[in-house]
Amino acid sequence: MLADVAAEAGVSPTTASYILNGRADEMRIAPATVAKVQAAVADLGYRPNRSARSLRTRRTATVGLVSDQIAGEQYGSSMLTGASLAARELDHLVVMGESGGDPELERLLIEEMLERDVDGVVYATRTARTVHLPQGLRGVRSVLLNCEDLDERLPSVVPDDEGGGRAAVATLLAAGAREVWVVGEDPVPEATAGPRRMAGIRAELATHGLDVAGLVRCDWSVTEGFEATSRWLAGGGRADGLVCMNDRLAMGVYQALAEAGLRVPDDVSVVSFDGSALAGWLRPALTSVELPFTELGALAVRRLLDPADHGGTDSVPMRVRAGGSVRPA
Amino acid sequence: MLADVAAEAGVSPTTASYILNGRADEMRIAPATVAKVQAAVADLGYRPNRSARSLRTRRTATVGLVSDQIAGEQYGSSMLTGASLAARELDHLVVMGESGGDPELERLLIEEMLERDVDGVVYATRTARTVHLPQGLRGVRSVLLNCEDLDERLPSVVPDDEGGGRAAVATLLAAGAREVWVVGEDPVPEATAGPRRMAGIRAELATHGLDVAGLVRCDWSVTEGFEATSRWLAGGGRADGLVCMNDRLAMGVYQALAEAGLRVPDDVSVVSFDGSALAGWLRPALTSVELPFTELGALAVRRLLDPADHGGTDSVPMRVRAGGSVRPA
DNA sequence: TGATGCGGCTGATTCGATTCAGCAGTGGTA
DNA sequence: TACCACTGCTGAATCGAATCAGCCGCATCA
Repeated sequence: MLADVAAEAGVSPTTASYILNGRADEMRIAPATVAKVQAAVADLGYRPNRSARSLRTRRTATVGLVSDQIAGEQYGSSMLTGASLAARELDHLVVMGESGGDPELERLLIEEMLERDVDGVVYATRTARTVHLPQGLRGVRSVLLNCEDLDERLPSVVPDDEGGGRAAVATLLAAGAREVWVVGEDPVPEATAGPRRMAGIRAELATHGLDVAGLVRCDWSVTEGFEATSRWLAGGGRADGLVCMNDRLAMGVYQALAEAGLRVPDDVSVVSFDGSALAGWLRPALTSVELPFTELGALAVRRLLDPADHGGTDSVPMRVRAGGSVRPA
Repeated sequence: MLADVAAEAGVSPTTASYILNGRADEMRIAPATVAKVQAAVADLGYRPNRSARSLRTRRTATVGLVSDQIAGEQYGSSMLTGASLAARELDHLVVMGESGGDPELERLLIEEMLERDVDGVVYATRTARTVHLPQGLRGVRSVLLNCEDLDERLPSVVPDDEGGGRAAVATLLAAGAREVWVVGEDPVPEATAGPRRMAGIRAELATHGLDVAGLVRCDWSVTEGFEATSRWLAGGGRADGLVCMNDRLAMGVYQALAEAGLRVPDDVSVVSFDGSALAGWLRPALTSVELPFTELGALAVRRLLDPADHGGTDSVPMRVRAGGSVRPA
């Protein structure tokens, strides 16, 4: 207890409190007194009671993180890692909840977090998309992670998918590809990754006077990638560069290419998005534009706890992680 | 505030408190009074202040979860999912921290959680292993998740790797395999998964009068699996059944078999451990003995919050997730 | 008729910090 | 010598619930 520390140091709890809160100068506490209190703290191994403090200050040194999916494709969890580390650096802890996409559970989780007076809430989605801020978070300090609310001007942190699209194409063009096909589309209307990557892809091709040579439609799964690509190849499809919308899809593409007797990268160069572990497991390793999930998570927490935050969207750059799937020029 | 509710209902805060804590019967509050208070609660949208409650009760309806790694190979995050869901069912939230294996950070995280009066701590590791309970958790209510402390008799929750090993072999034997090789070993002395699976594998083979035909040594990564298996095949290695110690490794094995012109499952049946998403992505889909991470996480939290928990280790069964990598008998 | 018991409720204290308002003592100034 | 300013510290209230120890009125019983 603070009272014990004060007694041990021979001062009042008030004085001890000021010293422990770094207000010694402001309150002109004598250096000797500060030293006495600090000695008492060390001596007694004093740890403040956070509940008591929170009761007065309404702050808990705790941030909430609600997500639709944390596990699954190993993405969400990297955001958590980043959030956890950034929170620690700022002397906070992360209270997390996974809604599984259930709005009712999401509501409950948010309510529970607010009851516990979290200092703010990070609202995250597994896939980049637009959302509407849940009712329960209106008026609550919050940051959107991997998603955006286009109506409000809420602080949000997303990957720079358009820049990623440009980088993917730049990699192919630098390797001499000229016939660039895109594999995958985004069937979810709210999803932002697909359209933005597409815009970047087109923009970069345009700087070389090119356009997308063609689009293989399929959703972002291994099996769909395999089947759609197989059909495309069977129909005489050909390209010297393929941009796959994510790594899983690219795995299916690899399988289809292999069955058709085409070699990566000798016959066709492949780049993809995600930069997941899977990219490194394929043979040859897949060159992939990395989703910076750890940074996204960390940045979201930093912005949440930054009183001077300006609001608006931060787009975090996506870097190319080179594998062996692009033929050297 | 509770006082507002009491005022609105025309009773004392004491009475309101008893009612809200389900002690109306015990305190023989008249049903009419109970109704008045409940109406006031609904009317005012009253939510208790958890900090105030915690200050008195020393309980926070919050559990800590410290892990060495949460992200990464998508395993840890499933434990989190299970923990989060189980916590919600018991009206708790999860405060999580990832130490990255750094003992100092781990110490800090535990300290911060204890300062915040978590009702207990789940101590988790990404890979199944033996550990020593951190100093900071001595005397603290805690449950080990995916690890065990062999010295103490602490409550811990782990997968039944030995049963998993038996199940893996049973699957191969049922398909007629007789020459069963095992790929992978565990280079980490504290790791428990490898030896236990091995014991199960041997035990199941023994019931058929068989033993492991041979062991391909390598650690549990795609590239190592590929290289070690390639060498083994090049040296004339042959088997009708392969047990791979995990799915990543099995992916490397697939690659090596493909390069050697061997077909799964026609030439060789393959089973593996993990039951990860990756298993489903391979062609043919990999038959894999599933690590029940979600259940492990949920069970750990339930035991943590069960005052009647008996201590000791719970081994959660591992089920075979059938793919197409075992040739039908 | 007084003691006893019980149903139904409440006053006052407590948890452990933060913080406002203010109080001694000292030295300087008019 | 009265006034003031400043240094260095403290008393007491406060945050919002939980809970112990009763209190009042009425029915029951010897």
